[in-house]
Amino acid sequence: MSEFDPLKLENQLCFPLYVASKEVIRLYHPRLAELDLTYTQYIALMVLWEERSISVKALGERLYLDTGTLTPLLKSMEKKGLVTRCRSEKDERSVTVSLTEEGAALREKAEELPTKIGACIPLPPDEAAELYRLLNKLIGGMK
Amino acid sequence: MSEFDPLKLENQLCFPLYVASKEVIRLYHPRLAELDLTYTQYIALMVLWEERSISVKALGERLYLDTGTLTPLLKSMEKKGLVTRCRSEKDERSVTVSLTEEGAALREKAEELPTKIGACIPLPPDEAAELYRLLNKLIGGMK
DNA sequence: CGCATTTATATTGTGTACAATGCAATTGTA
DNA sequence: TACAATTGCATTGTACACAATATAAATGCG
Repeated sequence: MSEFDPLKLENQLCFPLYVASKEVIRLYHPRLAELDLTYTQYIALMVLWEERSISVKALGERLYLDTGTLTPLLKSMEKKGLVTRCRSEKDERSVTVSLTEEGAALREKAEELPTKIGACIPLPPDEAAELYRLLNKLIGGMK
Repeated sequence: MSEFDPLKLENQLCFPLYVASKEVIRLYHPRLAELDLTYTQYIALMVLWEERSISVKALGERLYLDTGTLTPLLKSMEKKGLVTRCRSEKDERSVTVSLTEEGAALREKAEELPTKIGACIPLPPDEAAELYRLLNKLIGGMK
């Protein structure tokens, strides 16, 4: 009776991936809004909190985003005083993005965020870890 | 030495979810372009291939998309001749989206797509199934 | 050195995404 | 039946996301 139909929404991996990603990001939205941040700005800041300073190219590789997304994003973050952008002296083609005091200070306010989000994720630690492992295997293998 | 830092990109579930979703959708892109479809149009069509006809509201619930996304999407699909949109007679507020002949015919061309994409997913069937299960548990539990 | 190629970023155009708002149709209720 | 509240869709505004293209700087090579 019920033959497997690969064209059903429910039978494709892409759709739950797409929905889960959007829904989890939606969880972040209200809390990030309190910090006047968007999700994309938040993940860019996470890299900068680690690196302090990074080229646009390296940031794009880290975040899987291209310059069409990053350039306006970083300009708006610069306007808010979170980062500075300046041409590298060594290579004039390259732009280095650096964290400002204000951008660095935001880290403390964001500190509690992962815990609060984690509490909304309806998966026990072992399943969350397994999900994490599978996603990274997926990402790593597609390149 | 290496204390667990919840604010590292690598330590948050949201990021691999976000990346995996985008990367998998990127796989679809060239093949969907051959059919003159975007990814969002494709998932809308998948619902319509099943239902033939559905209200905007129900479609939005099925796809986790709101009217701000669906209205322009459906209008452009209407312009391409894939669907029709008309006010319900029972409830004038409601708009019913229906598949045209042309929209229905596209199904055959899309038939091979899931298989081709599946071949690019670097997960064995059991792990893909487990990923699928975890994603749906995540989605179902967040509501 | 001279110049084709590559590299890093910026710009433009198209297509989502969704919050907020508006509005007309419908429903619930006194 | 009035009429307040709700519902379903459309519109507006903001922010991605990325392909395609442009441009200037750097590199490689005969």
